Amino acid sequence: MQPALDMNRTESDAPATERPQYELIELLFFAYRDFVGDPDRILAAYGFGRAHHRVLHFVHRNPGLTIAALLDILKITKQSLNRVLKELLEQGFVEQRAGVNDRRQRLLYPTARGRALADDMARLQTRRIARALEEAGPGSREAAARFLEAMIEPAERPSADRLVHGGRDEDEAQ
Amino acid sequence: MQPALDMNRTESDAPATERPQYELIELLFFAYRDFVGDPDRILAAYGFGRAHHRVLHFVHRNPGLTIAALLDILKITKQSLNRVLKELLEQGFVEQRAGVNDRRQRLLYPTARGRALADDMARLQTRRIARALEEAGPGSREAAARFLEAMIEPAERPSADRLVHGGRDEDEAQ
DNA sequence: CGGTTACGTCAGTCATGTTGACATATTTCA
DNA sequence: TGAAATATGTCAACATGACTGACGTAACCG
Repeated sequence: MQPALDMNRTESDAPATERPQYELIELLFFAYRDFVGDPDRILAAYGFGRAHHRVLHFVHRNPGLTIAALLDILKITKQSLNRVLKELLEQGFVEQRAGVNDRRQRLLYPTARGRALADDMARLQTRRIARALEEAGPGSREAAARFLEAMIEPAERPSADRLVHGGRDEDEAQ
Repeated sequence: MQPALDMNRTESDAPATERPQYELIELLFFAYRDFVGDPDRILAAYGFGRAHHRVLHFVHRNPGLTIAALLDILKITKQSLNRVLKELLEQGFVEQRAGVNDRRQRLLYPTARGRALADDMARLQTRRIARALEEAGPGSREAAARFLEAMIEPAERPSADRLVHGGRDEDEAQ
């Protein structure tokens, strides 16, 4: 059903079968905008930003995470991480303990306060997701997960999967 | 169909119906990170950033857009918009024409150069999406669209829908 | 003991967002 | 017609969260 295909493209060789996916491109933009907008309101009350949220989230989900592992997840520089991490430490949302095998490592753990804040934000985002899944009908959870998983850069999937599916309490709450 | 639920809790006693959706929360984070990472490489060559991409994208998809409409889509201030828009105008990626009915308005149109750049970036993102849909199997496009649509803040859906589904060439390329 | 590793930190820069105030052209309405 | 409202542009100051580059310190490892 595709006639003449596009000429002057610079990127290798897109066949005409790849009509622009404007719908999904834009839906991703709007959905993500509102998805991250939820926690912003809570964060503002603490003088925190999205960077703090991301750090706290992954520390919460992976207690004992090292600095190096966190840098690899967030794909930012240690200087960037350090600024927000320092604030989370000073204000008692995260704490460090020396590594057991390797005492150079600073293992990161959420405090009770940190867990409470992380839970609050996860709850907000969970509400939005739960409403969306209900609205999108049965099977939408698995379908959405399959699609999003496949959107991740293949080289990054092993480490992403380890985090996403290898977290604690995979099938029991607390 | 919900049994008695949440009264006044702020934390730590979510009903079992709302177990944290960590999987989708994290998949959204990783998928979006890589999704917006694609155009970054192209943009860097022009000295542009993601802000330029967003402006160019929506102007490309909605030629004749006004400043006010663009501000409403992006949800940023006119000062923020102006900085990147000025660069896109100066470097000939976008052009302005006075409104026909209302000559105060500056209608925004992509130039040939602007269309080429927007197409390049859309093509990259389309590739990632197309691969993901293939991998996620039949029906995944519709399922993903339903889910993402439902993730958008309800109050924003009318305007988002108008953009997403009301754009030009809804079923013919060029 | 010397080299490497894990992490911290100082200093400067850039991109992108914000608020507030004010200017200019045009339209609308009493 | 003249005053108010609207659409846009712009100046200035500031916050956040990225970046690079350089250097310091403690701990591990061979």
